[in-house]
Amino acid sequence: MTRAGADLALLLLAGFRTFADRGAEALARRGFDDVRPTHDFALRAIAAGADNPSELARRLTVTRQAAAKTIAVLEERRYIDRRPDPSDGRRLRLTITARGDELMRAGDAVFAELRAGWEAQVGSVRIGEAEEALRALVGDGVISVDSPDWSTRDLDS
Amino acid sequence: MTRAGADLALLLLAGFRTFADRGAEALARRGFDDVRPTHDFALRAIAAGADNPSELARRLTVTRQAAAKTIAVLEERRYIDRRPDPSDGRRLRLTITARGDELMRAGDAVFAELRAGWEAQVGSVRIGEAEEALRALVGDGVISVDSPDWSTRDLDS
DNA sequence: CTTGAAAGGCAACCATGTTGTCAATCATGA
DNA sequence: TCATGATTGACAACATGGTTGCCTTTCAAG
Repeated sequence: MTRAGADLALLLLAGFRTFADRGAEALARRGFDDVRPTHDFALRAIAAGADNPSELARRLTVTRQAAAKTIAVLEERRYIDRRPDPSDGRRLRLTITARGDELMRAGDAVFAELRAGWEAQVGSVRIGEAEEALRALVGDGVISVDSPDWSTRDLDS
Repeated sequence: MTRAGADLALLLLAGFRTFADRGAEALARRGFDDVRPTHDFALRAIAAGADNPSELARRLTVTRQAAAKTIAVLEERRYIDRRPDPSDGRRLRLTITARGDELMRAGDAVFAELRAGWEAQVGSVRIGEAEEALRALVGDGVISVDSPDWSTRDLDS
């Protein structure tokens, strides 16, 4: 079983994808068919206080430019607003629109459901343990899908 | 704890990334610093019998063109060879080079080590259970990092 | 043989990152 | 007070790794 390690990695990826895909589908059914994880991560980071492009870039560990592009999309799709910061002429102030809030709430609901479904399948204890093990593995590291081609880094699957 | 579901998804992603990143690093130390998961997935698919571009594309669930690009990289970096199929003038026959074999072996070793490290940390029983739970979640679905922007699909994190 | 399907390849495009550079604004210290 | 440096946001150009559409060659089957 020499591939056990690689299979495990793949399984984690598949698990994420399962969540992501099903979540996307459920959100699309609720009318949010124009968001991707990138956008959502950014939205939540903004909600969490990264209310200007530079700060957002730092939180997502991408360049300011990448953040700016994401922000442009988010604004265009009416999830956030963007306006000058009255107290600092250089800065833009990002705020979440009502639609943005709705998206986040819908996301919460959708993923809670997915988790509940999985718990029903294999037991909540087991999932709690898996979660614990994962936390031990990943440590405190920040998570970000945005990071440059993280999905294409070397992984001997 | 309304974010429990989304956090769980994120945790799976982070787990994969941890494996991928550490694996990449270890492989780079062993001299394989020019491979990414895409390439490796493809290499293994080829090893598993997808020995022509069209078949590879089907296995990876990408377009033939995307597969062709990956193949070009793999060939350029000497992980595979490419030559006409004597029995079918349309077809190219892909074969894995010695270097390709080495990469796969190194990958096996590296990931086995990573898994062992995690097991030492939280116990192999727990990991086995997590694996089982994940398999139940993902079902028999094929796994592929290559699939079109799967990482950017909607995921309310 | 014709005719359709499959293989491979090319060009153009899209999404999402990157780097480099720049102007405007702010903050600090001589 | 004001020069200097740091920070912010933006633009252009580029890299990766996908996509679609279209085309030619080769095969296979009536």
